[in-house]
Amino acid sequence: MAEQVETLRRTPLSRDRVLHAAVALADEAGIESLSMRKLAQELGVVPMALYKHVANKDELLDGMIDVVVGEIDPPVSDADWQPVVRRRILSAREALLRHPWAPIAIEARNQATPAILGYLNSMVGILRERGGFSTDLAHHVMHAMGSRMLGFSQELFDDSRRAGRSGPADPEPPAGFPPEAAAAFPHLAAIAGAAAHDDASVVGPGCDDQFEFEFALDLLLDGVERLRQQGWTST
Amino acid sequence: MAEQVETLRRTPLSRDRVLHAAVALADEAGIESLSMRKLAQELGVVPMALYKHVANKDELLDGMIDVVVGEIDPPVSDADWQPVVRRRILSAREALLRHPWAPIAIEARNQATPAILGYLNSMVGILRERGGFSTDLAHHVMHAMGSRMLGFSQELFDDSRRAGRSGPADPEPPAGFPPEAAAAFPHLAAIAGAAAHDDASVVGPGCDDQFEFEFALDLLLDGVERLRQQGWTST
DNA sequence: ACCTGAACACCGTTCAAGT
DNA sequence: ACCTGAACACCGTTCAAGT
Repeated sequence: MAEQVETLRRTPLSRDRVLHAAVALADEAGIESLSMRKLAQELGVVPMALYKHVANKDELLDGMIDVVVGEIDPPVSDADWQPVVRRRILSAREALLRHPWAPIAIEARNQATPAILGYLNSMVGILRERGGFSTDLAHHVMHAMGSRMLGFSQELFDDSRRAGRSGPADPEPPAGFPPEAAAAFPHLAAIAGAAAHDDASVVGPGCDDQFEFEFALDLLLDGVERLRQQGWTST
Repeated sequence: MAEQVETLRRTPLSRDRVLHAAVALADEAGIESLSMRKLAQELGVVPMALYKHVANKDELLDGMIDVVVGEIDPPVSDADWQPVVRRRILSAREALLRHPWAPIAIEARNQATPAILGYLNSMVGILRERGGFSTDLAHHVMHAMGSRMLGFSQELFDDSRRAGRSGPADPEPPAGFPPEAAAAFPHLAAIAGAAAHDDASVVGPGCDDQFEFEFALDLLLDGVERLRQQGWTST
């Protein structure tokens, strides 16, 4: 009877429930504190129960990545390739911003999950069909865009990723560019000061991340469009 | 007496020796199998002895990163900013290729080490002094180049990082683009086939990484030069 | 004062014993 | 057949006991 209460109290485990609980845990506690044991505890389950739904921790991470990739909007329809690619990449960026652990997880996993392959495949399709790119140019463009295709902002240092959004990550104030560092790195101090925003550090919070992302994205997209128009080929 | 032999047999520990041993261990065994305990064993020392030279594992990683950054050549002298930046970034890339774990380590650390700040500072200096960039443009360019400034190839998937260069990483052949995946991802299969090289996968070994890196780098540098010439400003 | 063994609080995962 | 507790082989780091 107590058994029956138990089974009724929580919906039964499923791969989906495991994956989404893991994503939620990583979102709020940071990826470095996601462990099989803590995840199991979160789900009110014994650690080994997870292994019925994921083969191991790496497969759990793959599944989590696919959950995030699944949040990217499908391409909008438009005559030109450029706005389609642009908007989809910005949608990918939004998904990644919701899950700050995802970029390092994806890069560290270093394995194409089916969801990522599907996303990239669809992006190549847009280049080819909407933009008339040669396979040759499309290939190099995919390399050149790299992980930016997935919305990575590629910032070298980014506090947003350090811990959960709600967690007490930094007791210290964001700090900006400390005076003693300004003396040692005058050029960095200068461009930090040039930023339109107050406590901007070189790369990181304080700068308008969205502006910087779109600046870099458009620099690439415009360069690519120029190559496309002049019929660039590597051979 | 046996004591004396012991002390003579190995040079005494130092921060430098610890750091270089850690880099060597990560190079050949992969960063994921670098542990304080294994590193100590490698140095013929009890684990706790390491803590005399590094505060903890994070500080060890910072030190390792600085070793790698220290391998980047100083800037060459040239009239134009573009070849100076280009050559230095390619030198950074060479350093990172020698230490495949470094990119993820740097991104995961998410903390600017002094060596990295110094490198970035010097790159801004080149833009400002050799190229006459405004602080405003230099700032956005640093964001746009992002980790590519440090020679990251930013490939989404890259076998070279998976394990040590000499280690028995992949018993399986590199595989290229498997037939069943080709059916599911036709566009990826198409561009893989378009690559001038045999078993090219979308992104990864088989492609000419050096070509792809320089293609992307020049796309960015040319775009930046165009902005510079037209006196671009964000305000 | 310095060094270090044992211990602590964790991991991911195996495996055999329970139902 | 399924589930799961205990165990194994690891971690990074603290701490107290040794010299």
